[in-house]
Amino acid sequence: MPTADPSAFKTAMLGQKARGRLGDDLRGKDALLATLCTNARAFPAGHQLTIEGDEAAPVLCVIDGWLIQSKSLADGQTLIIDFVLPGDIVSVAAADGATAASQVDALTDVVVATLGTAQWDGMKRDWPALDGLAVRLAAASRARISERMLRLAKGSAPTRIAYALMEMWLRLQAIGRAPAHGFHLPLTQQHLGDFTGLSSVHVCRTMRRLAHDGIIRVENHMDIGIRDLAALARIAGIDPEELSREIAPAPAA
Amino acid sequence: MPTADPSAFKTAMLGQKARGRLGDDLRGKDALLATLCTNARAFPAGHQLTIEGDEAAPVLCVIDGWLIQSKSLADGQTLIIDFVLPGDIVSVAAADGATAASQVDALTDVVVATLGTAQWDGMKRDWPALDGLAVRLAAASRARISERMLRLAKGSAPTRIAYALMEMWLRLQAIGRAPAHGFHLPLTQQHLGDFTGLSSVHVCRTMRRLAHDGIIRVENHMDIGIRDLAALARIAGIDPEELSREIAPAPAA
DNA sequence: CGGAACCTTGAGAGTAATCAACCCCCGTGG
DNA sequence: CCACGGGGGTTGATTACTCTCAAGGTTCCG
Repeated sequence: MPTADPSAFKTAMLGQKARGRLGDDLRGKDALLATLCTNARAFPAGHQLTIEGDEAAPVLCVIDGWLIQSKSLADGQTLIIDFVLPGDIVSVAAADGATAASQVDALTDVVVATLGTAQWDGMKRDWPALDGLAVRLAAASRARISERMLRLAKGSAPTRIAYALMEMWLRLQAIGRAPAHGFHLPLTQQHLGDFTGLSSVHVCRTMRRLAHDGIIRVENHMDIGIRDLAALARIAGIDPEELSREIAPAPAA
Repeated sequence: MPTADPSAFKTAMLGQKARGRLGDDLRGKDALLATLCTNARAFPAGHQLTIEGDEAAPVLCVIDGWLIQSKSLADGQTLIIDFVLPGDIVSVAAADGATAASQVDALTDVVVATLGTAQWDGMKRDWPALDGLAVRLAAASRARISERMLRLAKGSAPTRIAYALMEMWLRLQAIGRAPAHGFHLPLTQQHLGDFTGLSSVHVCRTMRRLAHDGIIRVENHMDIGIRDLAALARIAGIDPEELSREIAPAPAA
């Protein structure tokens, strides 16, 4: 179980070398972090944070670890709507403002700050830049979901897998967590299937083919190496730089 | 081409009989409407309001008519991300805050108020309830997209069609545009296919089967009648009342 | 050593896409 | 008045992609 060490969040949210999502204006950053840490709790991998249709915790700030936002059909078929990474802020409320529109689970051990409406409003008042950040993060999530939905509806299995890999690589890069020669995904092929709308069997086949064709390298359970970025981007149907701008909020200058 | 008559918008946005999305507090409603109408323009069906990747008009308020938000793959395959109905407010900006994450077209003749960032911020300041409304509408859109994405990934053709019909029926009901015995969709089967990720041929087959099974009635190009609501809801995998709460912001009390 | 969780590979089945032809409705213009 | 064309809708035949089922294989851990 992780401790409530905010350094990871600090890096993602506030940036390194005086750059960060909240901008160069350093006033109050430490106080903001302190407020977040006051509300932060650690949860073990697999913990259910919210259940679809239940009363929802309005706002979640991920300080460390990955969350999964998912929805399920009555027969248990599940779709992962989005992954929530360190530095992300999500609101799971549906249109009625009360119930959760999706289920949220801890994929890894996580540290999450849970904020009520009043708290969140107060924080927005104290740190005005926070509102703009939340808006940008929401737009990024929406852009990610739209891109992936397009490929769910109209893309082949290779397109969906290639897109999923590119999306996660770009997001990890944006928060400084993608080493130069590859990246690690804390996922099973079943997760990747629930993310791309494919069966785990077909995920296996498709990734194997991408590896065989020299486009990616796959080692020890989801250490992904990108061997031919141009080919992967072409199969995904994206331009990496453009996609990064649309889906992965970079630390603001 | 429609004129800039705000009455339809007024009904959807402000409600009838002193009820409406902005609540019972009537202060400034007329001024708000006037401001919107100042920025309103009429566009004919088929007009492109924004193109994916272009600089975006930050905020669009639909006063009358339907908009389509869509995305396309390089080979021209298109997915309709969401329909935008009278009374809806959408922001098409991606994470960078500047470019449009999706294309927006006028499905029917429309009247739309186009607001710049400064204007929108000013309006939010003058009518504080507007911000909360925009947040609720965004949550509703997100909930709709999530539900539909789940069915794109894991649902059969009948499930997707039934869900699409239920979604649009509930939305039209929420803005007082669904007559008791059915509703009209200004769509072709091709549109419905782009909305559900099916080919127009398969849309035809699937709707025909639903009609043959006595679940819906289809007349003169998309006049839909619901003959067996329970069956339709079961096929869609939803509970109508619950779904309505999640995806169709009702006029607030 | 056994079990559990996950990955891999093969075979067969089924759903939906594609291709193609035809129909209907409607507006246009000779 | 009718020929024409275009946009949709309908239906059938064929194709192809992905699912499901099934049987190992691997790794890790108690």
